[in-house]
Amino acid sequence: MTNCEQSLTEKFQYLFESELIKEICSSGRSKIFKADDPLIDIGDTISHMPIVLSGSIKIMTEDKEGDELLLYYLEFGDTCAVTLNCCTRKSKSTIRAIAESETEVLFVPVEKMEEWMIRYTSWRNYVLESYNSRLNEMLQAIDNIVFNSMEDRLKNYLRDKVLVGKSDTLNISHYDIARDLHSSRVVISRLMKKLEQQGLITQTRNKVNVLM
Amino acid sequence: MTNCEQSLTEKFQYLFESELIKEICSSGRSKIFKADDPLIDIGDTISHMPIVLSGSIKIMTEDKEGDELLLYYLEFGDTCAVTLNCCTRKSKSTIRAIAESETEVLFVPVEKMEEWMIRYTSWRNYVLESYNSRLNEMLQAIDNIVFNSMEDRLKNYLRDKVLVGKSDTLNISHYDIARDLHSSRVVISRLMKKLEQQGLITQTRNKVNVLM
DNA sequence: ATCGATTCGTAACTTTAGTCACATAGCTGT
DNA sequence: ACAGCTATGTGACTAAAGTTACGAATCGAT
Repeated sequence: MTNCEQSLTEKFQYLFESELIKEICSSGRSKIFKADDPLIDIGDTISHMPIVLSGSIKIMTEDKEGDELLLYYLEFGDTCAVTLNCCTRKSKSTIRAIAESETEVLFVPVEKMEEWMIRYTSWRNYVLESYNSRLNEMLQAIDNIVFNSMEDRLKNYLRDKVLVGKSDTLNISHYDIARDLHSSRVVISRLMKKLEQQGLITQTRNKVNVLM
Repeated sequence: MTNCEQSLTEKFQYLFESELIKEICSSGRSKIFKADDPLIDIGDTISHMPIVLSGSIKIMTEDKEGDELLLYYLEFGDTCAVTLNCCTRKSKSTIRAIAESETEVLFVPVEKMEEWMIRYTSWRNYVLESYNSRLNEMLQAIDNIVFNSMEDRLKNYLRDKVLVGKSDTLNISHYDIARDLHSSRVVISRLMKKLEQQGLITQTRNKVNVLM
């Protein structure tokens, strides 16, 4: 059993037929990205569908002025629905994908993806389920932005990052946070001080310890 | 040829096989909603997939306090992706759907939808394409909220509403607008006055004429 | 025509977030 | 140790949006 098959089996054994797992591995090419490596940029055309084998990826949007916003993370077993349809329609990416940590990604050619849609119910469900997850994550992102204050958004951001990074200690600067939340460094510094005083975090230069 | 078949043929003749169109019509039940009639509420479970035959539907999200936000509209030929997956997963709706104008909707049972996914490539593409449209609309909504001022959001809102309603005259109050944009009536009144002074709109009680 | 309800206009104020400016602190390489 | 860079802290200010309050306009029903 190859490495790829082991990874996929671990995640999908109750979901995919072993035959499908074999097919995915044999037709996909795996690639490793270091933290902060770009996977996909806005405007890119994509011919392969990515499946995350390890690590995590952050998905961002951007406006004309280059201002950014973090949308959501992809983790083990996830695939990017936006990308996914860019494949089938040969349209351009409307989002940017960046490795959050060291990340292994399996790239599957579009043709295969469509072939499996017909042959494997499990694959079809996986694709639909992925779309749905992404839609719900987008919806959560909207709710979070519209209904919450920057302070609450910051708290949610820190908590999310702890979950994705699997560590209470984040190696990150106030400036980085500001960019992900589309805010300014000063605002974040102010709020971070407040969280610190409330005992929800401790922080030193480039390091945040999340206690909530 | 039935009414339903005529509607669907008009929209999908180059997309769906006539056989598929017949199937859709024979297994779907059509229903007419008046303006402001609710189709789906948050928490509802759904067993049928809706396809808009005429009119338009607005899709909204809501937080725990009951504050709302307009996400996007569904028009002729569209289907609701969020709803769509609620069907297959038997999960609960995370959004609310309300008829924007008098609207005819065709409801197709989930089983059929899944059956067609296997048998018709055109149907599969339609479903994937729908997901993609909705994802992009969500993304646009996020960008609009995060990167634009309330004044710009208001302008975009009015323009969208003109497009969907196919009329430059909107029968709507400032309070209604405020709820769709998750703002307050006073803020909207202020901005509407400003747009009026800029010659972008004219307005009287419950009526807005969009000139931009 | 009058009453009541809804809608809209506006002033005054508060709150939140963003900006500017500058000081301080910590890290890195020499 | 020192210079230079990056990161953080903070005060003062501005801008945008939300809130409160109240008056005026409009409409519909009786």
